[in-house]
Amino acid sequence: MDAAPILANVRRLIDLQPDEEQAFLALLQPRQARRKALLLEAGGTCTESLFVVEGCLRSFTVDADGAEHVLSFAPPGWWMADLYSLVSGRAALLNIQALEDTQMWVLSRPDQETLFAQVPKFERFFRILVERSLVSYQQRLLDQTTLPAEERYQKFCSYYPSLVHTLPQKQIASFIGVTPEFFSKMRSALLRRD
Amino acid sequence: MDAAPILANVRRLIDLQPDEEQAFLALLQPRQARRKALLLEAGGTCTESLFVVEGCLRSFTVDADGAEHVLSFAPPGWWMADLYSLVSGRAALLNIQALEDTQMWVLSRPDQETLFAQVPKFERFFRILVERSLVSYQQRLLDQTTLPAEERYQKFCSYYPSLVHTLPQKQIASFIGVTPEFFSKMRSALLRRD
DNA sequence: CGCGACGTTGATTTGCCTCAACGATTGTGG
DNA sequence: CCACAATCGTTGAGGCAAATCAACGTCGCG
Repeated sequence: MDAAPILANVRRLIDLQPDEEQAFLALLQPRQARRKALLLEAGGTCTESLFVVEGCLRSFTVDADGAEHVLSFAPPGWWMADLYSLVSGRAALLNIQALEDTQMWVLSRPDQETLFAQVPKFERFFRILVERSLVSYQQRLLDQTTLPAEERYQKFCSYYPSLVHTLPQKQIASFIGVTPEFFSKMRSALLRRD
Repeated sequence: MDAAPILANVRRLIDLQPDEEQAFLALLQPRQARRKALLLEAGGTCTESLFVVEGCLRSFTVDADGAEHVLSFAPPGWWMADLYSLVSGRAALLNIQALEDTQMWVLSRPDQETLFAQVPKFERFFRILVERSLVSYQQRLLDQTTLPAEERYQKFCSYYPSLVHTLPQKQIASFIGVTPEFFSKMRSALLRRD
């Protein structure tokens, strides 16, 4: 499988010497999942981080009524894991599922620790990665109480332009925090207005 | 000012040798702020991280209508910054304000970089700190769309037991994402029920 | 073909907001 | 030390954004 996307992803934040690059690649495992395959089930343990090369993943919870709530999407170039379970070793709160046939690189937690020991720069890489992710979740939390659904949808469109037309509307509705019915009405009202 | 709380905070995640401890402490500046003092204003630049020793801080945004929305509180033992501005150098989205007379340790961004160079372990420390923070924001985002206000309030009570009775209800209402009026009604309905 | 997932539309309900009025407490300047 | 303003919490009436429930059309697929 193609290692270029994940190397490009890492190089955006840290410089890599050829030997460091080799050490990194040696710890990665390729994986593919078919559409709808469940890669992590809530209640299980998350032991690895996934980097999407092609396809798309989603993470979501299932509430007491059995309803699903999407937390995040991972199109190509994005990382995904249940961070809570990954760092604590406790039962995962999230499910992770492939929305399309998906190709990934997998970095297991033990291999990640090995990587930190061999190439300490990666501590920095993941710190910055998590920092950026934190900033975006803070903003989403504020948006959730500050903005009406329509503006959250527009933000989604500008943030994930590639997903707007490829994902089922149901998934997008759940991501921005509304029901599929309301999402449909909101969208047709939007189209009618321009 | 007392360095014990911040050393204890760091030691929960990494081991420190005496010389590393000294290098760390040498980079910290003490600061105090009076109740209501603004430590960071949206639009300005956040250039430092704050560690609260005594008192309490809050971060919040002001929306187009002039309404405030609390993102987070920092009671003793917590860190606070506008991470977006801190890491990007761009205009801050958040305001940071003292809710009481507050004593803090301040670590400026340049000093933090110095610290990373002198004691690389601190990359690890802040990575773990940010990881934990990220996990809690992910959960809050899900809670915001999954749980009714009443359950979000109960979660708040168990998460910040020390703040429940010391903070103005207005601030707590804003944190969980409801108006003060609704919060008041919700709370009296809760009390009436047990 | 027939079934299941998806999207649409309408009628009704509800959780929470807005606006307004009113005590109680705090704090501040004269 | 008092008077007054400001802030805070409470309560009520009415309104709105979004949820719920239900019915229906469409598509892709076994």
